[in-house]
Amino acid sequence: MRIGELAARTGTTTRALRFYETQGLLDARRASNGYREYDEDDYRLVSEILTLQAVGLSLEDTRPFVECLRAGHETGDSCADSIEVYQRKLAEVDAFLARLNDVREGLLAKLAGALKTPPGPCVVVPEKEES
Amino acid sequence: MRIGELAARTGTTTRALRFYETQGLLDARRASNGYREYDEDDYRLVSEILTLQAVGLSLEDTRPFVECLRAGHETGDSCADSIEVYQRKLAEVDAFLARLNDVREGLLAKLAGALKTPPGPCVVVPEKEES
DNA sequence: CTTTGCCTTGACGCCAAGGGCAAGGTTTAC
DNA sequence: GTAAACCTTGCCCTTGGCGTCAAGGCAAAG
Repeated sequence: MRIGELAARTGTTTRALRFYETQGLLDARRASNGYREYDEDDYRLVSEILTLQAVGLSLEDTRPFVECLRAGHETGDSCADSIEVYQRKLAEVDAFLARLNDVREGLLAKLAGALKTPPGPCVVVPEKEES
Repeated sequence: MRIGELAARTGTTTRALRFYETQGLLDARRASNGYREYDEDDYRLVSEILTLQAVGLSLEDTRPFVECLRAGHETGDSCADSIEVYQRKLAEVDAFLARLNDVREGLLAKLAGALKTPPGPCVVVPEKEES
């Protein structure tokens, strides 16, 4: 199939597919007229990339999965490198969650503190006469 | 004090301070030689900006706080606009937390699935001889 | 007098993940 | 035969928050 169909089937854009190619994640045979030609393996590969992105991985993080698929494995996460990415990303997410919870606490505290001393609304910038 | 000292005292860079100025968050008197001159109010203002950023606010989000300080309030969050920002940001953070938890679930599920069928490490790309 | 070291403005670079457009070649359908 | 719909490459644009020069002006110390 050609790039437009692949894009439609995977639910992405031709632009994204060409971008993946420049990143070395995807690679296409060329027809005699120069058009890219894809097969079902490519379809699975792109699907994997999109699924992983939806789960929160960066494009770069999907690389091990792609290589795993290229190596002939059924799924992209049948390889040690991919598992490592899962674990690393999970750790990152956990760290981010912790940090975000701190932020939340901080915001709550600041909000509470601010609400204790509300001298009323702040009628600011009256001298903003930009006539 | 001049820009270098303010940067040092607040723990940021001169570049950041000038950037804040272009964003209209900070504004400096000029000495006769053109050097920016800051006072303790500016120090507090920059400190507020940095604290808020550390709590997860974008620069743009700090604007109401800055204007609140400029209006003569003791703290940047004594104004209604600032409170609103707190609340909006809190909602954003909560939404982000929810989304991140989903991501975490997705990752855990994928990791679990992948660990159930581990055919061993993936010995790929042996032709990578970069001698 | 010269060397540092601070200061000025301006302009481009960076990161991710593509979007958008131009200018042209191809193929398909009417 | 020609217009619509597809494909190609290439280049600049986006968002945030600055970093990194570049080229030059001032200031205090030796």
